[in-house]
Amino acid sequence: MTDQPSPPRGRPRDPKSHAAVLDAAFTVLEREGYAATTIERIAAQAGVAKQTIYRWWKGKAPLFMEVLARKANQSVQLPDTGSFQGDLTALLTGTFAAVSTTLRPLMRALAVELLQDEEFAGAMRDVFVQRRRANVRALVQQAIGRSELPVDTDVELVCDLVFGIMWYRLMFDHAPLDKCAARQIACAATAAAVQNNV
Amino acid sequence: MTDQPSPPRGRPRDPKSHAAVLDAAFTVLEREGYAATTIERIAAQAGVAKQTIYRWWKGKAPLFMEVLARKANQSVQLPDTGSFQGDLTALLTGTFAAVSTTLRPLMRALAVELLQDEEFAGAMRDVFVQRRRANVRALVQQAIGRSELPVDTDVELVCDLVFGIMWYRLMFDHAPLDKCAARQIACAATAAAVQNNV
Amino acid sequence: MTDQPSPPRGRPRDPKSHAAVLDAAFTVLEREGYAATTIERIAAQAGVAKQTIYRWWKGKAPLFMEVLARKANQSVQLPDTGSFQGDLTALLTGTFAAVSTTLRPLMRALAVELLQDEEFAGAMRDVFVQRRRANVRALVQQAIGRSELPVDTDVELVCDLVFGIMWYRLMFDHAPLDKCAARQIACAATAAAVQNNV
Amino acid sequence: MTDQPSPPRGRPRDPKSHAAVLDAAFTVLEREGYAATTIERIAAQAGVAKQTIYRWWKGKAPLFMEVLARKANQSVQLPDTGSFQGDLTALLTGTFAAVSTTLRPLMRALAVELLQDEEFAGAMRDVFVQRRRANVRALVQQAIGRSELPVDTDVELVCDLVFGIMWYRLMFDHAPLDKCAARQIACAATAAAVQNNV
DNA sequence: TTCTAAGCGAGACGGTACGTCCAGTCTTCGT
DNA sequence: ACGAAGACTGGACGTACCGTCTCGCTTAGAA
Repeated sequence: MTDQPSPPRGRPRDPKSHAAVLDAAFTVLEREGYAATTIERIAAQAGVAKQTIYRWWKGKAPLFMEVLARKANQSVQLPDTGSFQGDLTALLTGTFAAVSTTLRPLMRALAVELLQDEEFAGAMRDVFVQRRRANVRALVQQAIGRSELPVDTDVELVCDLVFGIMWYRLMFDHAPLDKCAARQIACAATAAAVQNNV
Repeated sequence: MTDQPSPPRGRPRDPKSHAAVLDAAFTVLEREGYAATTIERIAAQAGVAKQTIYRWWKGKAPLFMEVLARKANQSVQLPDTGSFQGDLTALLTGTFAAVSTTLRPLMRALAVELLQDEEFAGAMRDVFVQRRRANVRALVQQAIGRSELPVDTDVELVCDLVFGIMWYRLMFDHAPLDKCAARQIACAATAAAVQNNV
Repeated sequence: MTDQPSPPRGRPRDPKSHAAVLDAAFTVLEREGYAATTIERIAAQAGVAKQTIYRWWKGKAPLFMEVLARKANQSVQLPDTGSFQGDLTALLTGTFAAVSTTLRPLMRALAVELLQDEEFAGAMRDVFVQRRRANVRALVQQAIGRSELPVDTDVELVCDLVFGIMWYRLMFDHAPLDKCAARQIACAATAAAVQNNV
Repeated sequence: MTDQPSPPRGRPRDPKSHAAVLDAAFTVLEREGYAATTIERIAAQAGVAKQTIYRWWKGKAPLFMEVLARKANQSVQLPDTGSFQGDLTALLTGTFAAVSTTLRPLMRALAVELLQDEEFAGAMRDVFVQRRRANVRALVQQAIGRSELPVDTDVELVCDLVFGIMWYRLMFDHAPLDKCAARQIACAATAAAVQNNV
């Protein structure tokens, strides 16, 4: 029994408007900051009616979630340098490069939303956070396979360690997220993973 | 020559209003969530005119900063268990207890603000963040004194590791900040600190 | 080439809101007096958002100007009793009847505004004042046509005399604007018009 | 037995403040218009506390009433040119000179108040309006004494005619209040007074 | 072709909160 | 007791967005 999602009747969604809204959202966010990023401004910037935004997104949060998806969809191919620390350094270098430039305003914006809306926090967690954590988990499994890390390594703690620092620096801006940071954090994570006699 | 800050003229600030606003801010935040916490509602709850709030605070951000100061001013006395890991576990246990209960809504609220306002982010960093980091720094110094940790331990990284995870869990709520978490994080931090051959 | 005032786009103005605001303005004015007649109260009384008032009127002054236009739009048909004094008495009797009852609060309200705003005073002068003066001017021309008044009668002075007294009594309330007043003023105006050897 | 109005105790009223307020009121009124003439601005301009104004006056209305009293207190000495029309022309010339220059903003300001407050309207009527009308009444009596006008001349109507036009022109500014106007109005008033066969 | 359904730009609508201003009152210190 | 300073409650201001609701006009597949 196929689940027919009803035959598409009426005028189909205009892909130009769709794209224009996503672009406008990002543009306004970058130019004016999130506090000034209202639906009205996005609509104006996109040359689109407000209703067209509300028709397709419930609010700013899901809209920016899609913007982030657009910008961050390039599937990361996992590195394999031979050592866990090397792999992690490579992964984080790439991640941090994106996160500290293009994605930075987006992630901060989404953080604002998820801090105020439990439901949206759940959605974000299930989509973006898990995706990134999965990469690290994979590296850990790889290292366990190589017997580089103990089988009972606390994977979640390693993930928390890595992404905790990342978000912390994204929020407070007190230290950079550059290549050097990637190396240091990978080192710390490795040490923590190895010595995981909880 | 003492710096006389001008003799106090006019009617002095009413301490009752002052306290009522701080209490009301916290009450409304807890009861209705930060999204619904408007200046108007706080004023109504406090039985105070809006102007009285605007006279003393520039907006919600500085107001809640003072609320947090009130709630978090109890000076933590540093533990001395004999080992760095023990000390850190003790410190974090106390910190997490506060942060995951009373302070939780406050810290999330302030995060919302600092993510949208660079200037306020700076203020928060200089006051609260530094205060908490100072505690950890002190423990690290203690441990270095005991030759438990190398003299060139990367103190800042240790701090980032600890508070990164704390904020990360505060934001996404994907794991608790309980006694067990304190122990695990202390363990990871110790491992990272010892093995700090950057 | 007709002057196309642009095709109407977007949702058209809601005539119900329009009427509700005008009615509410009048109601509140009558019930609470002009000092208490705020835009907010009018909006509340009309069951309308404040913005809907500000969208269509610049402030209380133009709003009440339209209210007055509504109430006073019945075109007066000029009397023709055979004598100037009779005509004027008839005209003033009708005018005073309206002005001392329904229109009274409106005219006082508009006076408040025009006394504080030169620009609005100009608008009022060009619309309402001129309309009323035109009636008297027409009567004077009629009388000149009948050789009842000299050709060089100072029409403007006659208008000033008549409406001067009307406004003066509207302001200070020291004497009525009834049928008797109409007769007396018509008599005085006639005497002044005849004897106009400046 | 002297009527001691209670022995003056405490610090007596500061005449400098008193004068400063009156001056400031007039200054602000002239410089910024009545709409912008708030008690706060007057107090600031006078270098006086708001309370000092509220202690001595109930509001703007009575305050400006006193300002007007200051400016208009020069007792007019009634002219006696031999004819009613001449006398009236002389009186009005002087009155109009003051009313169309210095007193203009004050009278418009007071008109705003009395239009919104019946009680204050009464006060104004009993003081200023009556004072001015008394002058005209005296001229009429003089003329009756000279048998220039009938004994049953409608004095009140003559007053209304004269001051009606004056206020009307003050409000709408459609015609000047100059010497010429005085002459014309005196002429019209005389004609109306003579022909007063009501 | 005509009909029907939905998308779309435009913009009015009822609301809510903003941050400011002023009204009047109250409280403190100094004269 | 008066006066200057200025904090206080209260309430209206005019503006900005929210999210919803008509409008007239496409733009498609179905009849």
